[in-house]
Order: sequence, then C-alpha cells, then structure tokens
Amino acid sequence: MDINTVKVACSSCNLRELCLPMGLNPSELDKLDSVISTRRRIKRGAALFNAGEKFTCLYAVRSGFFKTSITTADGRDQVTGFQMTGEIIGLDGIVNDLHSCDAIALEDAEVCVMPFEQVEELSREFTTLQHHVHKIMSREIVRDHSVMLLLGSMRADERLAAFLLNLAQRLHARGFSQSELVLRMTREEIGSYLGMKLETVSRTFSKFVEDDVIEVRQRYVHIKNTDALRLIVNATPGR
Amino acid sequence: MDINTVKVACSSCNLRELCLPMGLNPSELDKLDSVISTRRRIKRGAALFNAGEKFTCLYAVRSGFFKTSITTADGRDQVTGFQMTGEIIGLDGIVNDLHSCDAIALEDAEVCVMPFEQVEELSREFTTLQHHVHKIMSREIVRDHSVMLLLGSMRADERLAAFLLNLAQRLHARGFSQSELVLRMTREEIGSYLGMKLETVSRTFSKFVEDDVIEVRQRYVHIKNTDALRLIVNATPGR
DNA sequence: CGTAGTTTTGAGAGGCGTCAAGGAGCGTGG
DNA sequence: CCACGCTCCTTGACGCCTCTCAAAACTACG
Repeated sequence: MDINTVKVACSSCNLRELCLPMGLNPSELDKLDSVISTRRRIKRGAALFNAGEKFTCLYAVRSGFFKTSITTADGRDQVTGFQMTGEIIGLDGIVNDLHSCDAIALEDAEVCVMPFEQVEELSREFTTLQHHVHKIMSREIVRDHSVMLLLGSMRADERLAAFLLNLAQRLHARGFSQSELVLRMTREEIGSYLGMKLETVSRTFSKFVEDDVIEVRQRYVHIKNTDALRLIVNATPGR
Repeated sequence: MDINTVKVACSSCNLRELCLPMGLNPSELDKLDSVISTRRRIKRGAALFNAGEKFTCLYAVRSGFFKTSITTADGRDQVTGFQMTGEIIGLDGIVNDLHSCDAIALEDAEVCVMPFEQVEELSREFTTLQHHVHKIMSREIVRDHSVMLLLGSMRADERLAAFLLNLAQRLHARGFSQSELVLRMTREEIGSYLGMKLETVSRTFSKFVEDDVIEVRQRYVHIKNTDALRLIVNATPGR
C-alpha cells in the first residue's frame, strides 16, 4: 500500500448519509467496510484516473473537488461533470472495463476506493446496496439528460444561472451556505462544461454583477438574488 | 392482460444477441423468460410512458423506433435519445421510481416488458445478468457524455454529420445498409436532439446534398461519402 | 518581485436563430 | 380517383448572440 492510501471505515464516516452507504443497516455497513478498505489522496491538478486506463474501482469523493472530462482525437474537450463530497466517480468505466474520461482533482482531495467487483458481489447479497447502486447510476443518467437540455436549449446567461443554482444547491445539501460559494474551477472549465467560451463566461458573470444578481471576487461568488437567477433560467425566450 | 400484450420468450428471440439476454447461457435464459413475460404494442405517436408516471419496468425495443424527451415547466423541450431494436428504455426512472422523460413511438412498435424488481432479483442470482445490467447503464452514461461533447463543442454541420454516422452505424449493426437509411423522426426532432432549430437542420441537409456528401428524398437518406462526413465531424475549427 | 496563469474587456465577424412564405407529401373523405 | 387540408420541409432575409482575436490587468506562486 503506497503512502497515499489509508485504511478507513464507512461505518465511522460522517458522510455515510450522503454517500454509497446511504440507507444500509449496521450489519450491512460492517460488510461494506470490508470492501471499501482504502482511501487515496490526490493532489490538486493530478488525475484520479485517465481515459483508457483499466477500470477496476469506483471512487467516492471524501473531500475535495473533481472534474471529469473527455477529449477527442482531434483535440476537442468537454467537461462532463464536477464532483464534490459524497459523489461517485467512475461509472463510465463499467461498460468497457476502461475509463472513458479523465478525472482530475481541482483541489487536494481524498477518495474512498471501492473495487467494483466487490461492490457487485456485495450487492448480490444486500438488496439495499443493489438498489442504491442502480439508483446512483440512474441519477447520473438523469443528470446528464438535464445537462443535455441546458446545452441544447439555453442561452449563455441561462446556462450560467442554472449552473450557479445547481452548485449552490449541492453545496447547501452539504451544510454550506446557500448563497456564498467558492468556485474550484476556472472560467475555461466552466465554459467547457456549459458549452461556451471562457470570455463568454466572464462576460456573463460581469453582466450578473452589473444587474446586482451576484457579487464576484475571483473564484468567490455571492448570490445576492436567488430568485432573479431562477427567473433567468426560466426566461422562456429559449433558443 | 389487455389486447396489446402478448406472451413471449427471450430464448426464442432473434434479438437475444443484441438485447438484454446477451451472453446468458441456456439455463439463465430460461429463468429470464419467466421474468420477461409480455410484450406490448405501441402505435406510432403513442407514449410507452410519460414523465411523472410510476416506474416499474424497463423496456427492450423489439421492433419500431422511439424517442425519449424531457420537458421543463417553462415549455422547453429536449429529445434525449432515439432508441431502436434491442435498446433499453426506462433507466431514467430507477432513481426516483418515477419516469423522468416521455418515451414516444415514432413508428408502430413493440417492446418487451421487464418488471425491474424481477430483473433485480434475477441479477442477484446470475452474475452475468448483473454485469449486463450495469454495463447497459454505464453505456447510457457514456453515450450521454458524447452527446454533451457534441452539444457543447460542435457546430451545426459537425453535429448533423456525427448524428448521421451514428444512426448508420447502429442500423448497420442490425443488418441494415451502412449507407442508406430512412429517418423515423422529423427535422424538428433531430434539431431538438442536436440543439439546433429545424430550419438549421434542413439547411445543413441541403448543404450536404450540395457538396455531394449525401442524397436526400424526404426521410430517405443515402450517404454517398462516409469519409467526407467523418472529415466534417473532425473539422477542428471547433467552437 | 518577476513570471505564468487566469480573468476582464473591447472590437469585429459570422453562424445560427427568428420570422415569413411557399412547396411537397400524405392521409382522409367525398 | 381526385380534391382538400394538414403536417412537414425548404428557402430567403435579417438580426443578434456568441465566437474570435487581441490587449491589458490582476492574482498566485516561486
């Protein structure tokens, strides 16, 4: 075991209500502990895995912040998601036993390593866990569909507003402020995720500031008017 | 059992190498037959299910062609996928026990009904089936990511070229021509899927015809130059 | 304190949306 | 069998949103 991995236990993890163990009873938790035996630390900027690597494990974000992105042969790049505490990374690797995207830590991070074979084994034993694995994958599918909606039918300001609301909501669910957040990603990464150029992201931020909807100092964002953001998202003009 | 449902067996289905039973041995197939007991016919234009309905079953397309789409409160609409023979519909419903999209038949169709609880039960018994269910969900996630790439970073002609190549490739895998296809969806539905207006879809078709890359008569499309389409997709100018 | 990376802002161009009109194909009914 | 209406598709003109290119300011970090 290398120096960056450590022993841990789900049963004593304060994230268990947010993470894979959600809803498991104590005896199931014990079993899960035997599977999810290690954590791994990832430095800011380093990869948890890269596209093309063999898939063996899912990862639960214990702390820190990740992006996943795909790159095509001709150099196109698309951020497919940002993952925070309690979220699961690596589901894309199951289908071909190869990771199909890169997972990069946007700040120093720690993940719980879950060998997928053992997760499968255990979920044959515990209906609860089986359900949960299915739900996690289904949730990812539904999330992706809503991103497709965003990319396919929204204009720049609507996209960014939706993005900010989504981030704030997820952070709030983790005990942080509803209205204040620190972006872990660059304007370019936001742009890649939202299908717009970094200049457009920046301009749209400026416009929101001008309209007194948010306050921005670098990566720090204060949402001054959540309802205004919601109105922007639902501004039917569409596209 | 209503008149539109009929008894069937996976073991005698000529799609079993394309569909859920892929890779199962004869005895496992028998078991699966006991689960997937019925088919259901859907008339062109009718819904297999609608968003908000209770989720209980997955569906395998036996024949025909479907679209899935989500609609927001403010009337935005996004086609999230087109499904053909052997493909699975309904995975989005697992997470909340509610369907999150509409599934509409674009031509008279027939699906195999698979009560999800029984699929789960059986996949606790058969590792093969469990693997397969996981792979199907993972495949959907990977597919969605590539659509995000398309929507986020491609221009209109690149999107349509990628779309045509993808359709042709899937049809080819089902024994149809690589170069000739009949679209089952309208220009508007293509546009919704690809994040562009129907007029732009139509114009882009016309441009491809002008460039002698394809031939179009209504819904019929003949791909005259596959390599040219590939070049269009990979035209780095990007966006 | 210098350098690299990130962000902001401006000016100009072009791709795609919008609005509008006309045409083609198909099902229905007389 | 033909006429009619509906839906779907095509094409044109115009304008706007977002991209592109460019330069400067700011921050972080060594």
